[in-house]
Amino acid sequence: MTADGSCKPRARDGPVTSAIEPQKARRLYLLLRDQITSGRLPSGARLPGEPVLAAEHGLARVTVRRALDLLASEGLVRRRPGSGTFVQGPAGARPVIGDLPNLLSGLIAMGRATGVRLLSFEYVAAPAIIAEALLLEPGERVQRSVRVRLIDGQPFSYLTTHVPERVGLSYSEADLAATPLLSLMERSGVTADRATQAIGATLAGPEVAQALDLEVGSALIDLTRVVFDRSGRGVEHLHALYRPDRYAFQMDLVRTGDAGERRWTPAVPRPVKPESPRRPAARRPAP
Amino acid sequence: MTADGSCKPRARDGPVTSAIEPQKARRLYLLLRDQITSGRLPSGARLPGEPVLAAEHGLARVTVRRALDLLASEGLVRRRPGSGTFVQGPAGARPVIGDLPNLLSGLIAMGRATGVRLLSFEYVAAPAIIAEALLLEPGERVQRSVRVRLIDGQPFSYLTTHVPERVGLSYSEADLAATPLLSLMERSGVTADRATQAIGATLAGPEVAQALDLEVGSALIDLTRVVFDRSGRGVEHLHALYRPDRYAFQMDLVRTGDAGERRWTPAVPRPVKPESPRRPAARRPAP
DNA sequence: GCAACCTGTCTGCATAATCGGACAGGTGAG
DNA sequence: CTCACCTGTCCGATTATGCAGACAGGTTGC
Repeated sequence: MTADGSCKPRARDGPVTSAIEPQKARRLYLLLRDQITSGRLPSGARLPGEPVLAAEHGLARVTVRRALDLLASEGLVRRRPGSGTFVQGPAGARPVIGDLPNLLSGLIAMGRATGVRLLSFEYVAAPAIIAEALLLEPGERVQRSVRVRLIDGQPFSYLTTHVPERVGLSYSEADLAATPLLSLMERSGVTADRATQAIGATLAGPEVAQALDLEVGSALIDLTRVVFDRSGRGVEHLHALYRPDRYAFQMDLVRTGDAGERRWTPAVPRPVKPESPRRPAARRPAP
Repeated sequence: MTADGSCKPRARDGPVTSAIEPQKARRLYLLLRDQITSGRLPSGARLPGEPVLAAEHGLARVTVRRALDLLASEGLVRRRPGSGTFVQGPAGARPVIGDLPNLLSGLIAMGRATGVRLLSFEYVAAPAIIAEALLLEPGERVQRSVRVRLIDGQPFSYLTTHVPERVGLSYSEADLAATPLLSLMERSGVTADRATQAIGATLAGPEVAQALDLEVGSALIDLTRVVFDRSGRGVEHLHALYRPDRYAFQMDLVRTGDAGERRWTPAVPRPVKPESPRRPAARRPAP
């Protein structure tokens, strides 16, 4: 049928732009999961009944159930028929605390078992962004490596590093799989002197999601760090993605300056001392 | 006809746990958007033709189109019939740079127009997490406010603050809508002395998404800061969510210490000087 | 001008997600 | 015990999403 042409009048001017909403079940699932892993829904809490959740979010109960089912299958929630659904808590999994490139030594000092998986290792022409950040000639060759860092056997960060060829040639693929990059560079005479880093957030794409053992679309901390040597030449470009449930940036700040012009300055990062395993998101400052 | 009962045998034992994949169109959209905003697909680049993308990702061309349509409607991409689809670049929208609670003064110094929308203001019994962080008695009353911060008229952060009643009473709702919280507290004799903050990442829930003018499920920077006064009493609990495309945490690090035990320490944050408007993600360190 | 390649648009069709409602059975408080 | 409330489960109807293929028309390079 589809008569002549006037069928389906549709919005003519507006580009429709239907925005592609994520499925409702998934949406609720991610939302709840996030509230649980972030501690907003504390362990042991009983969350609203399915009919209530359905009403609040404008969903059918079946849909709410799908979200809860997923949470339950991951152990984040426990359902007791007739009683309710209770937060099981990520519990023993408060994020590891890191702040600066000192992180690794800190972790090792704490006696945590860290590991690295080297996913790729190659020399390529520097992509435009990398070249610009490291102050290289466009097209200059760089060593590109992708690693996944593990703690206690679980992946928590996905690292992509670019290093100028001259620096990268001083160590081997095997070295990289075993030793922190900065140590390797130091060992071969390159001295890291200054660095710039920016922290943001992104969503997990397929590769990263698989490597970090999570779902596409999960939230990730996004860190870009550029390291320079004494003479101002770029020696490392790091792009790191962290699972926020296993890693967080933590820093203490102190108010300094005289009455008129006071400002916050970062407290000298204290050597990370082994502390009680589970910790609330915010800690007390050093007394 | 859904015969008798043997139709659709389904997995009987396994709890199915079908994982609820996000729709493919959205998935591709997120992927591409991320590559664009992160600079991996540089502005001006021509991305693969629709048939190619479809093949690579195992999708129908129509599906690929939906993803590209969305990108186009957001101005991230420009489509030229017969020629191809080109990255338009987030271009004029590199994130504002912030690092510490000094941010605001920095922004003002840069002459950017900032604004605040006060979404809610009330006194409530302190939620467990807040009480614990601020070292309050459980159930003590706190002032809870939700604000959205704007820059150049566009929302970039969603702030939820909890302040002990005794502190909060020293200023009014109107004050809060006009003046930074720390200034208010300072003005009434409370001196912020130390703070602890942790940075992570989360997904945007419905309320936040609406307030920040983005889609549910977008990635957000998640900052929790607890401020203490001189005597160690908690005076403010801040939970901030930032749009990563409009805001990023940026810091410079310097290698200090003698040969044996070197570590990274944050460089004193330089007064933010007005710089050329658009900036690559990583900056050169101070010479 | 021609061929190759691209986006724009349409049409049906298959499948998965969601909805609304109904019923069974467990739990907990009065 | 009884009632209110909760989860577990099933159903049919509706809608969104994705698929395959085809055609129109602009762009580019030879």
